[in-house]
Amino acid sequence: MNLKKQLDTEFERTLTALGHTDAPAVVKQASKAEFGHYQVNGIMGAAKKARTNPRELAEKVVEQVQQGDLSNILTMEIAGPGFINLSLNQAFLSAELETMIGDDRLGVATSQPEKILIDYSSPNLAKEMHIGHLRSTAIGDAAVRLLEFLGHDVVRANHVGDWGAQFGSLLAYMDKLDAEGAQLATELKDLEIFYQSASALFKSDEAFAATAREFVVKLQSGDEKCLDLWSRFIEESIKHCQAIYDLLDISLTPGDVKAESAYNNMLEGTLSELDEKGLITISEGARCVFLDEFVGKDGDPIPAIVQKSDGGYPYMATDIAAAKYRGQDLKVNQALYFVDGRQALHLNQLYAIARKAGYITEEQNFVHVPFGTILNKEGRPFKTRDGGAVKLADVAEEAINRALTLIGDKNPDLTNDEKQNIARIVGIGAIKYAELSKNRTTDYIFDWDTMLSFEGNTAPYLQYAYTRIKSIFRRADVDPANLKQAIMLNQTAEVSLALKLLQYPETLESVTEDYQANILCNYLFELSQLFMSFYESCPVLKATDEIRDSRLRLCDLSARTLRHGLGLLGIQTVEQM
RNA sequence: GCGCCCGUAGCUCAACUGGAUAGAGCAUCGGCCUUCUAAGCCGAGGGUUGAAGGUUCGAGUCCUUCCGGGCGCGCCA
Repeated sequence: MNLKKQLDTEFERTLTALGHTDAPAVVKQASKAEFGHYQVNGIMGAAKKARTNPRELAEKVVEQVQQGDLSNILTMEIAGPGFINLSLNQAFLSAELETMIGDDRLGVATSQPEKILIDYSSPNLAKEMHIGHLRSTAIGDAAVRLLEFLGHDVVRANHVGDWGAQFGSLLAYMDKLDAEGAQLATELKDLEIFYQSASALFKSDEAFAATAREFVVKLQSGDEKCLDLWSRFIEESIKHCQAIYDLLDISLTPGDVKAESAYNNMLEGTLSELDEKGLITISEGARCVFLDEFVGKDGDPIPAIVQKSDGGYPYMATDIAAAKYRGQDLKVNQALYFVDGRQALHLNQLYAIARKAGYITEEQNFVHVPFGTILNKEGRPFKTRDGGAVKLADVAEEAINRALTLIGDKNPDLTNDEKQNIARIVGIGAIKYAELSKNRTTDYIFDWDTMLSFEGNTAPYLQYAYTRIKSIFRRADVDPANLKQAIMLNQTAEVSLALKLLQYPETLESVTEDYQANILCNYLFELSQLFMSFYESCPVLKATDEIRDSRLRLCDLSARTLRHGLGLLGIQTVEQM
């Protein structure tokens, strides 16, 4: 049950009935506790349109609503220039909680199912995954989990970079090591070092550089030995990525990888089709697509190069082929690209070309979901070349170690296995939450200590709230399913907690509008804060039977909601910490 | 030069897309562990929302100009 939507619908209907068509009711959660639970903001706008007095209109609306179904669950109060403040009464809240408790989906309805492809993570296999990959990976995975929960058919698309000039030196280096009798499997253990060694050799050794360039040509022309080396490298690199995904609880599997090279055999055919449709122009020896929407200064058209003058295919060609595959073969309803905001022009060109070519229909929604660039503490861009890269694996390891130390202090009685498991879940939760909770499209600053913090608005805070509840149930030794006591909301802490719990469905709906995971993070943090206040001010086990059971049920629903919400974020909970 | 994104407390970020006195966390200061886990709770200080205009009942949010930052603009991905 989506409370906000229900109220909004009712007030919108009332406005319409009073002759105010096309006037949104704009029901929102109250901005302050003193205003009640919800507020209607749309009266002023409607009055303005109709040139009437807003407070008089508010009175009419209130009068009308009082005659309807909501009158016995709602207290209304007109305030300020024409707000209507709404408070839900406790019997209603308590009944709604009952419904929510009885629902495995916690009151969240399923959506009209669509086939939605999510392009995310998509690391370049020539490098080890670094901190910069966390955004796309964590946010994309949260979107995947949310959309699947809502009932959609989600296609995870890990569009890894496994092709192109950068592999020349890697293959040449592999070949060199192989010739020298080194164990390639061992050498590939640390990909970052491997890449750096190859890159260093490329810069310092002319002969090696020449060989590397030859390897690029050989690779593209399908040289067998070269392809063999290449596939060994790719296989190893994907294994590294998968290990990171598993460690981070990312739901991607090897089966979700569809690499750039998978589109190689589509490239020429796709470009021919573009040519047949008159979209291709040869400019300075390169095949380009010029579109009217993309012009620079003085109306100069900005090209999208789909084939370089040397015959090579840039990633635009691959991306067009992939868009065609996604649009025509997979027939997706939506494709969401969780990609760095700097690629905005590229992706907009891509979508425009794919539409012009008929690869994407009007009904198919291809969207760039952008995010900002990582900056260092000085606000300068994070450079990956000059040793500034922070490996994702290192961040994870550090987080787990810090969590382990802390658990040793706080809870020394746990077994080693328990500590290890908890440390992983808490540590990983902390770094994922750090990304997810500031899901802005702006650039953001990577700070090791902020990311690894376990205090305040962090995943461990939410996980801790969960363990406190679990601890109560261990002591009470009751099965929440057996509790039948109607929920009583006598303390303000109980009412606030109850209302927040009931707002879970509308929170998920607003996350879906723009895939902003931070909205869910904020909700879960506020829920935890309200629970913590409740925990401090409303004793559970010491209360008399009725109140005790009522509070136990509030506790249980809080735990379920926290666990569920964290689950959608890809963050696990633990029983103790 | 053209285009996109952005500027909110000392720091990191919110503000549900035009609503009421701009909120959290960290840091600082003061309280709270013989009572369900103190990774916690309660309280205090901290703001000309980069600047100036404009639109209107009402602007952090919309429009204009300026200042400052990041990024993108023909053969890297």
